[in-house]
Amino acid sequence: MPGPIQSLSRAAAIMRLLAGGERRLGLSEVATALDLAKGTAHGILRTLQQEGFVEQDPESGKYQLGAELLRLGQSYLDVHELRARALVWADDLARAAGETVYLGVLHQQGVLIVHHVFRPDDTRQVLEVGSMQPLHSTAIGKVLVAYDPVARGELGDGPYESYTLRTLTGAGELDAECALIRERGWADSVEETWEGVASIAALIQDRRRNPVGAVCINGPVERVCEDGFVKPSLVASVRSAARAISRDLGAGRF
Amino acid sequence: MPGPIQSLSRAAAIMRLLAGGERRLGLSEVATALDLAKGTAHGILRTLQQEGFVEQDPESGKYQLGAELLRLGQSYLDVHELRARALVWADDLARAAGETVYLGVLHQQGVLIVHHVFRPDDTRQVLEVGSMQPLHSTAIGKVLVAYDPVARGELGDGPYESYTLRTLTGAGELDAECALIRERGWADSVEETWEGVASIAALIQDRRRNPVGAVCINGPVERVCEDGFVKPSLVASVRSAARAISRDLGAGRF
DNA sequence: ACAGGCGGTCGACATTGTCGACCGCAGTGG
DNA sequence: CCACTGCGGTCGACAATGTCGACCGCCTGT
Repeated sequence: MPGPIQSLSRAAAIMRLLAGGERRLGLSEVATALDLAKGTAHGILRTLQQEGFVEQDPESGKYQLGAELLRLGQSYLDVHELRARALVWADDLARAAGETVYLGVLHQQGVLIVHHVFRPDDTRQVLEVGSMQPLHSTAIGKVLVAYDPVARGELGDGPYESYTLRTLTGAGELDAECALIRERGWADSVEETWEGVASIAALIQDRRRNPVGAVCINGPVERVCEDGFVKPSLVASVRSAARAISRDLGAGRF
Repeated sequence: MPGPIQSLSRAAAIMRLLAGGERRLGLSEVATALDLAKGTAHGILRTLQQEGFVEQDPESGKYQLGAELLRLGQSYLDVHELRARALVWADDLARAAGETVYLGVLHQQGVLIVHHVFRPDDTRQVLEVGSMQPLHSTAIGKVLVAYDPVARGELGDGPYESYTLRTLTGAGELDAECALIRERGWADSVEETWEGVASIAALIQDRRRNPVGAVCINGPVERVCEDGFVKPSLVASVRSAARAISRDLGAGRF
């Protein structure tokens, strides 16, 4: 039976729809958005609600995502091998660099942040775990595109969305950049996604040299860069953290 | 059609199964555990995999939860109204009390932590957002049981699991405790779940006085208690934070 | 009082998911 | 070295199952 289960695909589409829209959605909105009969949409929503994946506001009758998703998402992190092995290295890296550290993996057409170490100072920061970042304009994303053919495939031929004046929007530019990244073994992104923010990333591989993710440090341009280039000492820190995690993954199984 | 959609319920059961077992599970394990035909289980798993809810280790063929769950779980938090309104108050409470702050809601037979503010000092701490805690032995749980009939219903008649010598394990004891909690308006839990840990919780209500969750502070017995009782000043801080959040929810809609 | 929208229900229909036998492969122990 | 046993995965027949669109009661704004 090589074909997806219809009701399941539809349920997934509904959850993604609910995740996308910032506000709660009514039954009819869901039905028309996905081109389903109201009865069908209702049946799926009722089941999802019963399972805790969706909740219904009792007075408006509108639907939103449910708590069970948070619980299962947490379980995903618990099992995640890359994350488990990277925890301590990421912490050390943040301490050494004095900047925010992200650990990201390829997911669909973006980078999914699976770990986030706050900058050591105590300014108020928002946890980014579970959020998505673009592939073509972040350091982690570009590392993945450079080394993982799947990531390159997901990216397509562009043109890519421009976030700042420095965002690379053409496939040609980006492929050239990726060649450079492969040559030197690390990627940077200076104000390509957010004004004033620079980051440096390096690849993490498993024991068979498959790319499985990337680490990066992330901070204000003034601290990460010097004379218009990222500081070599930070590059060294990131690369050695990535190597350490890769080594850990390589030895760790079995 | 008032009946759950079979394939969806089964898919949910599979995901919960994968979340429960610490390790990856094989197709046959899943099928026998849930009493499904292998073909059926495979069809569901294939669809879940395609949607990103489940991933398959390419060399062992075993299944684990997928990244999409993390992303959707994050979206759940983004929409969560209680959490959004509580963010700043929880932060202030943590600062004022100098202790860890949790924000929890009832989910199934437990407390789901939806927000966690680290203790202001910089010791290494693990983020508990998305994890579950018991209803009968934590301060948040007991507050919910005391005020929310649904929570009391979920708890059942016991006996409840014992974690330390001070855990209340009988329905009678617990109901008496709940009466006390309702009378004075707050709950505590001193070493009822973890040795050496004490916490104080208060209820959060929405604009129609329905219980929707609770805040608590959590810290070592030596700092939270004095002469064998929790410090009144901390109780006052927690209660005023809970009132502030409730007020925020009450005024906030529309 | 009405019209229009909502969430939710119902029952007939046939699409759809389910089942259990079967396949090829890998590891294993005789 | 070769049955043998377990695995993940496939196949096709069958009927149970999810789907559809009309319908219901309710609330809201007019």
